[in-house]
Amino acid sequence: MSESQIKNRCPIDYALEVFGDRWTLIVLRDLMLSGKRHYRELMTSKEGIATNILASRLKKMEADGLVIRKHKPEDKRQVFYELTEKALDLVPVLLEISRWSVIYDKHTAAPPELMRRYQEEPRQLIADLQQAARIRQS
Amino acid sequence: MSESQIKNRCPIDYALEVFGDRWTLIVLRDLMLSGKRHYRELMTSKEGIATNILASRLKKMEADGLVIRKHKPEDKRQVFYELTEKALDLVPVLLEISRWSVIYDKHTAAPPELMRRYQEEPRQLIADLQQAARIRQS
DNA sequence: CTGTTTCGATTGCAAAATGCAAGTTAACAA
DNA sequence: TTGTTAACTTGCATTTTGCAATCGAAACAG
Repeated sequence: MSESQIKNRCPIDYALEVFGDRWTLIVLRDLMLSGKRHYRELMTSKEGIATNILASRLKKMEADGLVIRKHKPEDKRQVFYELTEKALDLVPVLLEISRWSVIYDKHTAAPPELMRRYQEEPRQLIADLQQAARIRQS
Repeated sequence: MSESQIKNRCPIDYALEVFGDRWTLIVLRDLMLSGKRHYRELMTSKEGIATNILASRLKKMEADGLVIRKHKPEDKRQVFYELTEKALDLVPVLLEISRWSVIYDKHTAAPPELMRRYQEEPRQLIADLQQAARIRQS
């Protein structure tokens, strides 16, 4: 009885709980579009995330099913974060947000070729970016 | 010299500064998709925004060019918030986020007809939602 | 006019989240 | 064994949030 639930949550609200903070989308961007996989790489983003915040976000992202934390077999100190399909399916969200920012902020820019492709063949671009991310981590 | 700037900001970073918090997207959702226009209406959202937070967010949204604050001529106490084109152009972002949430959270639901139309004719749906919002506030 | 209500907030304060610097632990490298 | 690296954790000051109460102006009721 208490296990069954009706679907009554707003989609925007759920998304905000998962990535509606200052840092989660930055980390996802770096993992998905910049090819970063290690903690130390994620630390170097231009925005300057604090180390404790990065750690807490990675934990939450793992709990939310966005990343899987794995050890490198050849060096057990090293950890890498693998993206789930749930995370990879946020590529369209990142691209749509980017399209908007590039239009409305004069100080913002993205790789022109990326934006051109997004306009001309969005589905193919999305698939390519997702596939590139999948290959990187296998 | 100090006035000219190169375009070197990441699009995700700009977007996060504008709506990367717990409440701005909720307010935008209510203004764009639920047809709310008044402070008292925005107070009634299911998520329960605090009155001081709503006030501060509306101020920031005005500063960021998302809304325009106007008085009702026939009742000068009343204020309504008009969406700018910059805000209306976030409709695709809201829809893309909703698509994602509905897929990955079992407790989340959106009007099925909306999601069906988003899949079958996304551009037309976006245009319709934006036009509906424009008409409402004129 | 003169209370009373409505609307859109603001204020004060406790609690939570964030940011910064320093410290910790295990694994590998020499 | 000694030092170094990677991935965090801890302590603490600052900032942001959330909650309840209050406010001022405009409208409304008698």
